[in-house]
Amino acid sequence: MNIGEASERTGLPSKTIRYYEDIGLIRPERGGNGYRDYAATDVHKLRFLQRSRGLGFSVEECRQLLALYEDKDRASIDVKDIAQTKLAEIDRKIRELTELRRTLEHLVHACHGNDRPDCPILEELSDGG
Amino acid sequence: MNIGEASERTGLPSKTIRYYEDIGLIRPERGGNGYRDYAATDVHKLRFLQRSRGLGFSVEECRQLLALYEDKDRASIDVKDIAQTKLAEIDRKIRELTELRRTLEHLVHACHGNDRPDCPILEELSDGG
DNA sequence: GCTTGACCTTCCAGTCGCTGGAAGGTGGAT
DNA sequence: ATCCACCTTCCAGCGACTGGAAGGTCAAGC
Repeated sequence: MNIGEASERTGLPSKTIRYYEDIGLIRPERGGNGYRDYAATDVHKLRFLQRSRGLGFSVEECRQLLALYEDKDRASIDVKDIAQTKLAEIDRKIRELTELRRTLEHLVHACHGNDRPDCPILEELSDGG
Repeated sequence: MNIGEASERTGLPSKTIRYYEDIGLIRPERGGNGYRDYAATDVHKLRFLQRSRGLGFSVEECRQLLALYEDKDRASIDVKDIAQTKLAEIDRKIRELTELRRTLEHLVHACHGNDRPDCPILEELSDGG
């Protein structure tokens, strides 16, 4: 499929998709006309990138994550190590988001209009994580 | 406290802290010597920024989130709307991270070495979210 | 009092990860 | 043949830092 369809299917702008190719994250085929031709696996990778970037992983970290299923024979211990590290990071992010959520909810429901600027939520907010 | 201590306490490089002042996210006092002087609330805000940036919120989004507890009389409906929107975003991020986690775990434990490149996890990965 | 060294200041340039726009080629419909 | 939406490359700019130069401040030690 052309880049436009890949863009629609992944939610990534065409510009970004070309950029990801520039920096070697994906390698779509080329048609006789020079157009990029995206396979289903490319779309999978792009969706993966779209998500993990949006969750605060750097491009280099995403490259490592992608390597986890690019590593065809999956022999390397490194790969497992990376995955383990990433799992821990993900768990931390989930915890942080959960706290952030709790804080926001507090701000909206409980802390309405009077107990600032020394609101206890500020403490809670900065102590957690 | 000086910027160095603020940096230590928040985990943000001094450079970044100065940058956040440049773009108006915080306004520390200045001592007679011209040094920035950070109060406890500044540190709270910086920690908040450190976390929310790491979780994939843009600086502008962080500015909105900060506004939630800067809004002294907390009267505005806008503020609640923003909070509601951010809560939904946070929930989405948590869901995505949870899926990402599941995928990675699968990759490590179940999918070891043989069923690629058409591994079912790729499907799972790109369908979710 | 003077020096040393760690800290602070501003300013300017560079990097990363896109993003917009120009200039031009391709492809299907009319 | 013309239209228009799509594709191509290339280059410039922006958001969010990050590094480095050039210089001021301050507490400690001689």
